[in-house]
Amino acid sequence: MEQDINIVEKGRTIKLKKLKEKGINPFDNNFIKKENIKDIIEKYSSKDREFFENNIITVKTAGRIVIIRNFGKASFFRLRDGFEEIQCYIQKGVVKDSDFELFTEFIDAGDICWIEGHLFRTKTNELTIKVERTGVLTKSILPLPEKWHGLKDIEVRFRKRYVDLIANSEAREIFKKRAQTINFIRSFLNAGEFLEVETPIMQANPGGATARPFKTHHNALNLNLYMRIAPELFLKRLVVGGFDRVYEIGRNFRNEGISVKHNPEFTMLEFYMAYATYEDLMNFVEKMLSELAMHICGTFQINYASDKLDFTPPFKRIKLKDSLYEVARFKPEDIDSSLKLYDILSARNVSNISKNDSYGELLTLLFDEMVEPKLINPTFVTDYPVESSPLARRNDKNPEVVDRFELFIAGREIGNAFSELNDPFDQEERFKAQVETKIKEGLPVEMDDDYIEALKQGLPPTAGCGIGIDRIVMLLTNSYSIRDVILFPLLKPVK
RNA sequence: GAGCCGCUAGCUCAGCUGGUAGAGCACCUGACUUUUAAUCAGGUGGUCGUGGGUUCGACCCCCGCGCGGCUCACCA
Repeated sequence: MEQDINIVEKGRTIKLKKLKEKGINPFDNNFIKKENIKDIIEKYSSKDREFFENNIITVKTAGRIVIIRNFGKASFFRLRDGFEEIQCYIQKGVVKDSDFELFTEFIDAGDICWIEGHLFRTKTNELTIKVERTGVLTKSILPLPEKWHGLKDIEVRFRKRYVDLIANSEAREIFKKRAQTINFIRSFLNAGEFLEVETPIMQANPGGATARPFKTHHNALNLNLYMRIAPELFLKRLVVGGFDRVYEIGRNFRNEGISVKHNPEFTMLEFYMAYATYEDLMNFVEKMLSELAMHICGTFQINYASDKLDFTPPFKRIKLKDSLYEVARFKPEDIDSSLKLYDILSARNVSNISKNDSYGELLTLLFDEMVEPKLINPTFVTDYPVESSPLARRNDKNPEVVDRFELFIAGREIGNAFSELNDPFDQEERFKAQVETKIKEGLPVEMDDDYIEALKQGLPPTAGCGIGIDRIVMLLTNSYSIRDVILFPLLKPVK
């Protein structure tokens, strides 16, 4: 067993033992009243050398030692707490001999220590703590990754995210921005008088989207349940109940393929606004996302891969069919029949098409194929064919299309919104059709009779929107893969 | 699910047409009291993802398996 562990681990285990023998607890759990490094830097980063020569500023703090530069009778090291680091300097003669010995003989890079000392500026003018007292709080047994290259191995970064976060500041920044993004959105919605709610994740009848669900089971009730694929149907029940503006930021689960853009569990924002239309939501989303970009990145111009994304409002708005003319350069007469669409799609080897597909379905497929990848700047696409939108309200003037938009950025779908269908009889018809196709595909579905009943109770005119939080964070952090913005993406267990 | 690529020291990576495994960092020993990837000298550390095969000989060639990445498919 001992042969398996590396030499660093061996050495540190010995130090651990010796510390215990000396009566020093290497996992000291006593309360340490510490100042945060962030606060120290905020308070004193503007003070110059003379200030510290004339004022003795004593600070006590703690954190992980991330690097040590040893000079025999003195050492520099960097202490990190959260997102901030400060340089420290320990010198023989300044600290007690026992503290100096503790530091040089027993403390390693990676250990968590407390220090007390006073601030000064080095000859390169760096704000530094001259240590007067120190102690170990947590002995780290495993070595840190390489100090210059960090941890690169993608698999290890995902499996041992804690090491990734210690080693890679970019990773820390991504998840900080993720938290700030969610915070901003929450504040934005709260300021708009939205009520944050939580709806069931385990559902007996998963609805609101068309993906395959994960199965689970409740033992005591002997009840098969599914992990939700969307919160939509519950949120609208709440609008029926009088919560005119509700939102939920939460996890959805879809039992589908994994890709650079798909993780089996992912975070969605869904919000519903009564007495509003999808057009109102376009304005609302435009304001939210442009302000979000400014808040997180300090600019409307976001670099993403080789693209520049311009979040300056207003965002481009285009009807689905017009985008085929304008973006994909089709002439109206080229795409005016199902047959022509079918021929174009099959010539491009688009699979899963059938001659029985409706004009609207084929139009949407052609859009996915020819237009979506080209929508780089934020673009709202409207006037979706009714076939592709079972929960959306038909347009009053043109019943072929629904009152819906999708938002595309960087060639991918970021948001989906529509004026909600609130006619219970129309909804029932569409559910029936949906159930039939799902059963054909072998998917677990039942009519959601209670949802129909809710609509019979009366859903006010309402518009709702879903936005993929992970995908937004990808854009704002220039992350290529969704796994870079999910702390613990799903991986197969190692055997 | 298919194709391609990767897996070598704790970390980052070399390793040629097959000849028996290397560097830098980390670690250990020594020197060094203002460094910034500190520096200098010496040293420890490997079941080369895994199981088979070919061969006098395999990190290298062949087959299976595992995990990961990318592309496609599935899927919003």
